[in-house]
Amino acid sequence: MSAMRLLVLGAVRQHGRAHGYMVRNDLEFWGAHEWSNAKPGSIYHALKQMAKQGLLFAHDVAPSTAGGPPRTEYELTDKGEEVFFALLREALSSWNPKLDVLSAGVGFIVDLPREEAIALLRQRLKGLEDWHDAVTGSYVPAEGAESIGHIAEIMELWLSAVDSGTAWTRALIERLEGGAYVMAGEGEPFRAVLPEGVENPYGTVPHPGDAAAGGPRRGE
Amino acid sequence: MSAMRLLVLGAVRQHGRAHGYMVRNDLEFWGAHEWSNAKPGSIYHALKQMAKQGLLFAHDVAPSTAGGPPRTEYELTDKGEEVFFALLREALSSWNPKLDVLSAGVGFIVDLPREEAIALLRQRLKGLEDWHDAVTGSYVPAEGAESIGHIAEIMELWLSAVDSGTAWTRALIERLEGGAYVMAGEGEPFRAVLPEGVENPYGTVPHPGDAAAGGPRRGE
DNA sequence: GCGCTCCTAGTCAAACTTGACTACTGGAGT
DNA sequence: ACTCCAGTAGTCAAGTTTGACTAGGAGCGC
Repeated sequence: MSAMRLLVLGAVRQHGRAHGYMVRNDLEFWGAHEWSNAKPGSIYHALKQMAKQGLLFAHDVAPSTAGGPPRTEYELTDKGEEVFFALLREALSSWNPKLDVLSAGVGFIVDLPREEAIALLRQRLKGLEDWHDAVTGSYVPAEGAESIGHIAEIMELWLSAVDSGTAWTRALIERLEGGAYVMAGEGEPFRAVLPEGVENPYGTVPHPGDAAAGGPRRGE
Repeated sequence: MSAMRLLVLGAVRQHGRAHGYMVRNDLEFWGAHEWSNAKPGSIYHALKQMAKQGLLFAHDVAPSTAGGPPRTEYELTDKGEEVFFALLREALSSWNPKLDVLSAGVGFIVDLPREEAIALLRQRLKGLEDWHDAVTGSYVPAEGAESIGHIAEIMELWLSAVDSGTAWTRALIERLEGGAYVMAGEGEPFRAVLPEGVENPYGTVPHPGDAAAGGPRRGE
């Protein structure tokens, strides 16, 4: 699963009805363009594709009020709602260390009831621990560690990533158990959307090394 | 950058001359099909694409000795060699937390002289630390942490991933400084390829949760 | 009142990725 | 002798991602 569908479905869902540019702005507000492949082309493609598949209903709308080409507004269908929750549950419970998917899941975690969110994270925890044990218990080949040489460093890397994921997951479970955040069914939901007229704090966060040699090449 | 080009160039380079199926087997031996998108389609596509771009030279070869369709053998050109090292250096020095790219870089780290490998990892370390400082120093918006609510958990997630990456990088630098592994120019290089007739230990590692609900869906 | 730049909103071709499929061989079983 | 299976080697269509491009309106300096 790529994170795109979850991100786009969730963003449209927050507004009830939204056009592509709005989705794009929301995702940028969350910093999603930093940690996922949420670029214009991908967003518009996902919208069209999901409309074709019946997850979104497309309203053809008159030319925008603020310049630019006419825009299309989208709304989740029942099927879209279903798929959104299926993707969300998988993003949170899977022990797959793909951070973009997990991040997207966290972004919408408050759309689930508290108990369910905690249960999904526990499932994730279990998967991470099992994976860790399986790898530490079997990754040294019969011929001895020398037979894989520096390839063992790759295993170390993934083990450390999994351990860090485990710690983070435990901490989040604790915070949720401690009553943090307003979850589904607990009153006025928190909507992480950019209020009108306020500047996006994440659009302007400095990114050290961005243009430097050896810096990250996001989107490559 | 996706990891594919680096992986494929490196795999072909290890053999001097290799056909697609051999590359595919090598990558599977390293477990690359687990932590990257090294699937048959992608591998053959990368080979053809890089041949078209002059990074690889394609020898059209007679039907294989062991059944199956005729195969094409590839060999790095000078330009391919150049690109390989450029990709390798970037994979190791970039602080971009994409683990597949980094893993690929580690897989070929012994193709660099020891001093250079250490220098690249130090560069990576610097990037990770700068990013960490920039984010902790500026991610709380002016309106207070409540204004972003649970979105802050995403930042926590990335910070913890970066911290874990920092620790792993430090440890690897230390091991290299301590003389671990045979690096370029230090004698008989270690070639991580599957010897004839030996069974692949990684092809058969058990993957807990693979088919279970909430398990990872590799390749999605 | 003209050119300039920024913002809005989106399109497009080229490249990449995915999963399923083809086709051929050698050997095991019967 | 015949069928079935595993291994070899690769192709292909459909879907996704990328980065560059289009195009209209608003505000602003001069």
